[in-house]
Amino acid sequence: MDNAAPQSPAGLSTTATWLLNQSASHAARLLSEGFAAHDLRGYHYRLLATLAEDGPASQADLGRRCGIDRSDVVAAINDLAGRGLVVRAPDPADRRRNVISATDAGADEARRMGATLERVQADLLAPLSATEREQLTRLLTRLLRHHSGH
Amino acid sequence: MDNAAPQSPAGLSTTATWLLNQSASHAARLLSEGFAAHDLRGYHYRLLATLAEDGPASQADLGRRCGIDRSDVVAAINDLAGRGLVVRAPDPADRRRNVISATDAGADEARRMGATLERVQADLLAPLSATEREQLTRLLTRLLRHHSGH
DNA sequence: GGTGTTACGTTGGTGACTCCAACGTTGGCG
DNA sequence: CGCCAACGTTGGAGTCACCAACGTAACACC
Repeated sequence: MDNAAPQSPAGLSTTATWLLNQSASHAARLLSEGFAAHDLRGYHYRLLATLAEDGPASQADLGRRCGIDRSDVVAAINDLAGRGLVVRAPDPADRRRNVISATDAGADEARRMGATLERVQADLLAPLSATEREQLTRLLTRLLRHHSGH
Repeated sequence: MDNAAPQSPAGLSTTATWLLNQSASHAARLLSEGFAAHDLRGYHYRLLATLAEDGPASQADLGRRCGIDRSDVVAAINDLAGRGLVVRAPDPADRRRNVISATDAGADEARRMGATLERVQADLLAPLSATEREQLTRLLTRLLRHHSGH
């Protein structure tokens, strides 16, 4: 018959780490599905959005701002550049660096993906009231702030 | 100099999906480091804890309860069985099934890993008060409950 | 009582995300 | 000049999650 509730790992279901993991996993799945329509992934959006909002930056800087490893930035920027969403140019002031800039098409795509993100977000947070959403973001922000200032 | 704050993806830093992802990522990293001392991973703990708390079960049942794919359960149970933490026996009542049971050593390991989990959890939730922790788990539980009964 | 459907365990593979080690190049500093 | 740090790049690893397919076994239905 294969009944039984799908999710309920005994005593785990009350632990914050489990809940965080499951929630994030669910969010990531929704987001991944949403981004798939753009034929891009999470890394691409983070980079594109950062470029569109904060302007051109070096790859190392992008990695730092997006929380992506330098080596992973290379591949993602390769993808984006291959689609003309981004331009890679050597920095005349520092020949070690590449200056990455979003093209107009890149900025457009960033906007479209941003809209997708908001749709997913609304779906994800549907069961929570506005106050609760604010509560959640506040708690998580505190959590992260504490652990990044280690 | 390579200065600049490590984490702050522009407008992303206020989105729930980003915060969830980062928090969970951080939690997973802490947990992974903690479990590494046992030379086991998250899958192993989920299975072992479920077995220790709920008693023997078939692999498919375990997968369902732990949110792990059947095919991934196979490998994890192989690992656990190889260490004598778990026993795999054919179910006489249904020859399709294997009945998985935790050995005494397995139950011990589950307890030890549980202790590790609690340590990590305390570390993770350090910046939050007891009330806030309860708030967080409540919000996340609501979130998950809503999306699993979809 | 045969037939089709379903569940089971297993194998093998894919993809996203995160991280690490190493190399050659370039810039900055003492 | 010599040393060290940062840069981009390559290559690899590991965890988690998911999917497709197979053969076997149980079950439901006619």
